[in-house]
Amino acid sequence: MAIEGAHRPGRRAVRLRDVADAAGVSTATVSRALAHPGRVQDITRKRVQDAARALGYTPNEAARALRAGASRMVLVLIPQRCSEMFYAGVLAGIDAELSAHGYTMLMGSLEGNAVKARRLSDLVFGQHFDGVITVTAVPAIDGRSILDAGVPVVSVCIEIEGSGFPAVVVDDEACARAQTEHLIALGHRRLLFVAGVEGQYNDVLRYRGFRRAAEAAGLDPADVRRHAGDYSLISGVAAARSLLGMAPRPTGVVCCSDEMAIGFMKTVMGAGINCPAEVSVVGFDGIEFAEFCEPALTTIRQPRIDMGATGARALLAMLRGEAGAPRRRIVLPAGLVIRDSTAAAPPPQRQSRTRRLSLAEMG
Amino acid sequence: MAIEGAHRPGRRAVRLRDVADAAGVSTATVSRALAHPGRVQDITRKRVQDAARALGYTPNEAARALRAGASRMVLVLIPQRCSEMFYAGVLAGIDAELSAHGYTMLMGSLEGNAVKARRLSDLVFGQHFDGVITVTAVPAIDGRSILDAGVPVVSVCIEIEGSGFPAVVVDDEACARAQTEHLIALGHRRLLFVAGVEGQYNDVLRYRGFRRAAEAAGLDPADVRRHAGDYSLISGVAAARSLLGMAPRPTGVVCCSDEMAIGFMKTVMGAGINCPAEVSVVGFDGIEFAEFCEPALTTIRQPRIDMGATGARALLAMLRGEAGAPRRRIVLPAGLVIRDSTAAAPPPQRQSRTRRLSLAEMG
DNA sequence: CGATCTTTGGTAATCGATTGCATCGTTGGT
DNA sequence: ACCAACGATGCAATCGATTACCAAAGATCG
Repeated sequence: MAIEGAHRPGRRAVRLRDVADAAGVSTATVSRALAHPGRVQDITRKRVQDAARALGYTPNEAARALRAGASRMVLVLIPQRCSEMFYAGVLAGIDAELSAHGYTMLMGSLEGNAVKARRLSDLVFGQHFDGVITVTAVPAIDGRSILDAGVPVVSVCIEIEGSGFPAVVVDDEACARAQTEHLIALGHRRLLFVAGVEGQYNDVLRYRGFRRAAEAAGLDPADVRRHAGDYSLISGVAAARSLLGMAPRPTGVVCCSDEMAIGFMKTVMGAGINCPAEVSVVGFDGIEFAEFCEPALTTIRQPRIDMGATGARALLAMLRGEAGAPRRRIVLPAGLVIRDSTAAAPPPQRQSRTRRLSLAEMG
Repeated sequence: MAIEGAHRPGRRAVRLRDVADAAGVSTATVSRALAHPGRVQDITRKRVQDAARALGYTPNEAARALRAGASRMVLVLIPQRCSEMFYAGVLAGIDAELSAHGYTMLMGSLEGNAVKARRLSDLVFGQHFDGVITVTAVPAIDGRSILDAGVPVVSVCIEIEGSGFPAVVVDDEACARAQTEHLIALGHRRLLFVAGVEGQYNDVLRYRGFRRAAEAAGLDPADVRRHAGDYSLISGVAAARSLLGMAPRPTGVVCCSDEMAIGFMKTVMGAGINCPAEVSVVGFDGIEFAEFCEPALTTIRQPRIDMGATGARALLAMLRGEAGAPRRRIVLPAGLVIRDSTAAAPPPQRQSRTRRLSLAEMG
């Protein structure tokens, strides 16, 4: 009623009944002719198909989902700032795999405002989706978590501790170690870690990798700093401002996202500090822009499409009710891509002179 | 608890019937107690609510949508490369407005592969969504267009000619004119237009604005070129390669997206040509990265959030069946943001010397 | 105290597609 | 010629929530 009134008053959607009447058969026959072509006579099938086409019939999805007890739709939870373009590849991987198996991917975000999060949560609890793939943290809404909706869930790029659902990730600790060791190999001895969202499991693992690499190289703990971030460009800017105030200043910077690294570099260079001559910066993710910023960013390239596709496959296995619990954790390989934002550490004396100069500029 | 909530094939969802039994009332009473609290006695309502909470009841969405003839869900059609981070703001605007009115925004893409496009199209024709907002072109699927699904549609950032549905846009022609006039004012007399998707209405309008500004300034038609693009970083790279081969080389470049402009600048600078000293570049969109590339990009800033919100409001008006057809075209203001990628045109002699030099380098 | 109104809640129809079972007609076997 | 078996199709139940309609109980008034 709402629909008709709203858009085209008077025009009613074509129902199975209408096709049946037009073809002179029962609704059962129409349904079978369209869904199981082998179960009706050739001539009847043709008649039905013609009628359906002539009337422009498409089965009502709500009725279908109700009857079938399944919607063939999968919800992908994304962060609101889907600008974090890191996800584009992941989503493409998920989408390709799901649609190859008859499922439709729809995306939504729990972030932004409470009412909307509530609605989306109700959709999941209301069995509107056959499964959920999340690429962000999943907060509890109104005291209950989507994880408990009785619907299969897979997390990609992120790990939800204790959820019991499979996760598709890279070895975050090893990646952070690789970032750090790369800087150490270039001679850097004062390091700054620009963190992701505090407390998230990825962040914990990466920071651990960073610390371990620093310890293994015997760096002075006082020269190994950490700055809180949130993956965004703007938090990279904030991290850079904080670096400018440090003395002695770190020369190697490990970032938890490319966006932060890019925001960091631009800010630092705007303050007259050259990258990579005076500060080396390593990113994380491998987004397209990492090749197009100045200097081109050394980073960890995550297998984004593959992560998405693998996550989708895990979900499909659960949807098929496949025997045996899916693996709890699937780790895919990631690699360091060396570009122009990292170089040999400046010699100690030159570094300290530079620092004094720029402090003078700022004062 | 999380484990118990985890996907269990044997577990059946809680139905209205179950709550009714637990509370010792009929299903009608439960439905009323939850949806119209004023229609049942306080004591009954409390009993029902307690039972519902205890059992963890959430209404089945398919049943609800079937009965109500509406789903309170809106589909937003996005390009597959949602990495085109331009859209993040638009989507946020749409989402905020829709959820403030009880609707849920779900995103999907028709691009990628045919099967999936078909499925999504069937969802729309199957009345699964109460409305559609598109921020991309809407191709016909299997010979029929979503525009004909009998569901209200609004397009944002793009115009679908002859669809009869409202569109929320900026004045593309005027924006392109502003980009071009800015370059001309800086003394540029040889221009290159890096186009968006060929044939799309936006592209037609912008190209027209570019041409008109060039003509009005009396530029030699031979010095006004066009290069086909598709808004992506990589097509900016291609445009730059093409510029490198032109003689005499254009000194002012008008791009239809920031991504193309950024890909363009990086490539040109990699070939030893300085921006803005030798080539000035203007982008379009105003994405965050435009401030963080090198040099910071002069661009047209579109009111992204506002465009999304306005589009959502137009759709909501249609959904409410508001009297009077919604406006066909809503134009929002956009403005030129001048940063560091544009500067005065190089003097003719210097330019030609530079050109010879770099041609020599390349040979 | 009976009549009428109001409150409350139950009964059953409804939304549209799917499918188990029943029915009807046909064919083939003996 | 008769019965079994089969193929094609229709009938009606079903999925779960909502709500029009109705019945019963209580409230109010003359």
